[in-house]
Amino acid sequence: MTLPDLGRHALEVAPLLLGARLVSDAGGIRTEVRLREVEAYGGPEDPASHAANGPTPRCATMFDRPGTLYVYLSYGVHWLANVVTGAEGEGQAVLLRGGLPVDGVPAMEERRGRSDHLADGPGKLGKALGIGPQHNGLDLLDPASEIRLEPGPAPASHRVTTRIGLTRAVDYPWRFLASPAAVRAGLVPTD
DNA sequence: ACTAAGATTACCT
DNA sequence: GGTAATCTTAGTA
Repeated sequence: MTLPDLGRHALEVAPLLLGARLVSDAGGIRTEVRLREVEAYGGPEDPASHAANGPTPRCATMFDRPGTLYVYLSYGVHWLANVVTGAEGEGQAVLLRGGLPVDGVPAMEERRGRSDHLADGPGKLGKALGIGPQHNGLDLLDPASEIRLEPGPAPASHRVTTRIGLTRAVDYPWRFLASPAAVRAGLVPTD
């Protein structure tokens, strides 16, 4: 039960991140989800990626080293979290689209202003964990970081679909989704 | 300089 | 099912 090698291509890393734990100490409060929905975004070769036209002020972080947190504002409203993958300079990332709340639920309810649908969407996940622009560029693998990625058991199964909300490269099957039950169950040890 | 579109969500009818 | 909220980017002038 270790994290995948984030230096590999986003498409290869994305499904392996399912079940991993995303931990936040934002505001001095610990909150944690286990990832259950992610999408891979490539570098300049992926027409739907922010990196499609090379580094811009917004997506420059995508070209940083693997394991870096890329945070951006979606639709002028929501802060979305991504894990940079691939070699430094390749501009790939995995969008964290949803998680199963496993710790700090009261804080997540407070931030979300409701007690259901706490982190079942990219904007909701960011808000539940208190992720904002101040976290862009931090190292998700550094135990001292306020936002961290930690190993977790892989889901028993997951589905693969096309990515959500795009108008370009709409046919790429680069979205990976596990049911809450599959995440909870985890991989059955196979001695 | 202006405009349209976008890796979304919540609330309305 | 429709739409407002609201910032960045890319395309057009």
